[in-house]
Amino acid sequence: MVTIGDVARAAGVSRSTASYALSGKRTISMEVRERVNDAVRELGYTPNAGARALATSQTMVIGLLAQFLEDEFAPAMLQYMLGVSDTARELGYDILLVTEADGARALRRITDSQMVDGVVLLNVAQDDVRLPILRAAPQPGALVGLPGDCSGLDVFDLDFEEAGRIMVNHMHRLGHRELILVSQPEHVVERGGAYVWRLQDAALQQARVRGIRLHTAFGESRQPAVGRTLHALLDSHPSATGLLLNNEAAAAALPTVLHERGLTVPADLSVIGRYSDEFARTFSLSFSSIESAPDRLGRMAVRQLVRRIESSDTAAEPYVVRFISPELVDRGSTAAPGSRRDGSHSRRPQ
Amino acid sequence: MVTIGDVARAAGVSRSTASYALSGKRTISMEVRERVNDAVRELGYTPNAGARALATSQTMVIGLLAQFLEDEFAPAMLQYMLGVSDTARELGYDILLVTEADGARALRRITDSQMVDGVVLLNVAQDDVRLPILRAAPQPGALVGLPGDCSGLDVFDLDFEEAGRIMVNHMHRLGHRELILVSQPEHVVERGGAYVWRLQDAALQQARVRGIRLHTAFGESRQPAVGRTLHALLDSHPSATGLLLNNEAAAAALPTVLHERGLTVPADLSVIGRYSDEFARTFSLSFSSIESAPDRLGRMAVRQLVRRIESSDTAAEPYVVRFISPELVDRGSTAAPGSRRDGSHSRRPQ
DNA sequence: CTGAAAGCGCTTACAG
DNA sequence: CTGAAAGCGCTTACAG
Repeated sequence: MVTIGDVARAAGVSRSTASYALSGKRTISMEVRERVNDAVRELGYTPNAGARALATSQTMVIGLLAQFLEDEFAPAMLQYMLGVSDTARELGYDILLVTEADGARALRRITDSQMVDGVVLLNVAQDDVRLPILRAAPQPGALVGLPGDCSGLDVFDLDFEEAGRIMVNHMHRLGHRELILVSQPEHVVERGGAYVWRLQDAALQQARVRGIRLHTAFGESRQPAVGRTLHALLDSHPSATGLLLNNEAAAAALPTVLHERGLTVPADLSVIGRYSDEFARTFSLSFSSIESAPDRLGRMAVRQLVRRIESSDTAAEPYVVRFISPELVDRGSTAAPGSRRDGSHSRRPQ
Repeated sequence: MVTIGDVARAAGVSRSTASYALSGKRTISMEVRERVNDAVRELGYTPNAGARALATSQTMVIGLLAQFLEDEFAPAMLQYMLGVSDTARELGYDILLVTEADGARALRRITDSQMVDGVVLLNVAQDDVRLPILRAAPQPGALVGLPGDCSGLDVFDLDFEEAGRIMVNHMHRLGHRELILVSQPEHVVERGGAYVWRLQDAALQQARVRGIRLHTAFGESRQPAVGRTLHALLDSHPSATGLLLNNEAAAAALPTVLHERGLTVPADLSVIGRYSDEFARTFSLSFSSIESAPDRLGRMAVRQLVRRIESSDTAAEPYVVRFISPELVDRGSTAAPGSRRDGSHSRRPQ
């Protein structure tokens, strides 16, 4: 491999001059700079990342901790990852992707060994075991997802409470008075997925305010289980006229369930989901939904992280907790409650 | 940060002895080893990755080049990524994730700067611009996807030709004589997505052998376009009794299309897709499919890559091109052609 | 405006 | 069985 020594020799200057010519950190005569640049081009020189990291204590790499848990919907995670990855690259950073099941151990490994200048944590739980490790690390961290304790960290999340209220209000405005909310699997709640209860609690509260009956349930993350749950819920609450989904797998399974029951949206049932537009297009979901804006969240997290990495007086700036305001994307899946939920169209096998 | 010098001082030995005690690369007295290990534990020592990389010329990092192109189905990529990531970690490697649009430039950057010990390329095209760069790089590379020229690289892919034959043969055995094959968008072909024509050509060939009429078409990668294409194809070929899908987006869109047409699978139409079981469960697809085995392919690529990274005489072992034999996962979506394709069930809105 | 030298934190021949 | 020293390829005060 060609080193900066080779470049210096070819340009007839010292290694320090070659280095300065490339970094621009001190004034270099035009002529020398030209010679150095020529040498770089001819020899095909690229600085060795390890050596540079050792000398500067900067790796220009950001750690991305993603978790792919059995009971969550993997593709939703991808959107956040791409938001983080693309933004990092724009800002000059590469991404070290960590998908280990034991996120705490992995986090310790990459921070202790100084492989990264900072870390983005996805899918943060209420009482996330990775947080104490992140706080103790010398590198800054940014979270996507709201934990119970935000101290010492920058946090970004969708305003799930507002999302719950918007769902209920929208349905109320159309005249619905009985709704079903399908959340993520109960395991997600047990693991501390705060966004589940943040949306649900706010929706229940708002339903009370509006005088709406709101039935809540946890849905599975896979077929055929989640499909059966949807059937059971529709069976149990025949007078419900609207369905709210805070569960991507349920949204993906719903078209088939509707088909099996012979139901049409929104004539027979109004539906609002909570997922990204990208997700809707990819999975052919034509339900209106609260935009979860994973790309924006990933982008915001990286921007703030890089700001903190590059700010001289670390931890001088106050930490931020920032919520994205949810927006309802109308895909025409809601309407005034119809009169067609009489079961006559039902073609569900036994 | 605590360095090996701190450990050595605490243990009362030289830095080299501390290093050897940790690496086990020469015999160390029990007593000294104990003292060193105690010091490591007390001080919380972890080697600095950059320094180690500089000294050993090994980063213990593998580059993963994924492409998320507008006209391809992003979630399918995720499965390959996880197969690669999990296997790499098992073998002691971390993953540098590269998602840049300009894959060639990115590849050059991470190999030239020696950020990685080797590279896995996903979504390899017939005449992939990244390959010349990879061949010129000092690090070895493994491909998932078959290019036109495999020289100097280890290549892994599904046997798409056999997949095409299996689809046709399976339908033929059930009595089908007219089929439709929906491939990826034409853009994918133009970009050199060889798997598209490998499957299609083999299917056409086999259809000829079996005396089957096979209509082929390219499908879009998004709704609502791909749904419209499916409708149009079913309209144009009313006597076709089976549908073959080499297009994940089409598979995801099909349940809604079937619903709109009032068709039941397999009574009205037999369907075989080509995607992973993981994909089927995640997206609630109950069509039989050729397992695309992304996790296995990712795993094989990393295993071979690591073998090559760690083999002393690089390029001494011959390069391999290995195909996974496709297997049909029966989810009950095929049957003998029925008599219900008479249009009487059609409920498609004009 | 430029050069010689020290140092980042490791590993590993070279000596003993 | 252990230590002193060189070296990996950079960057950056320190001198001039």
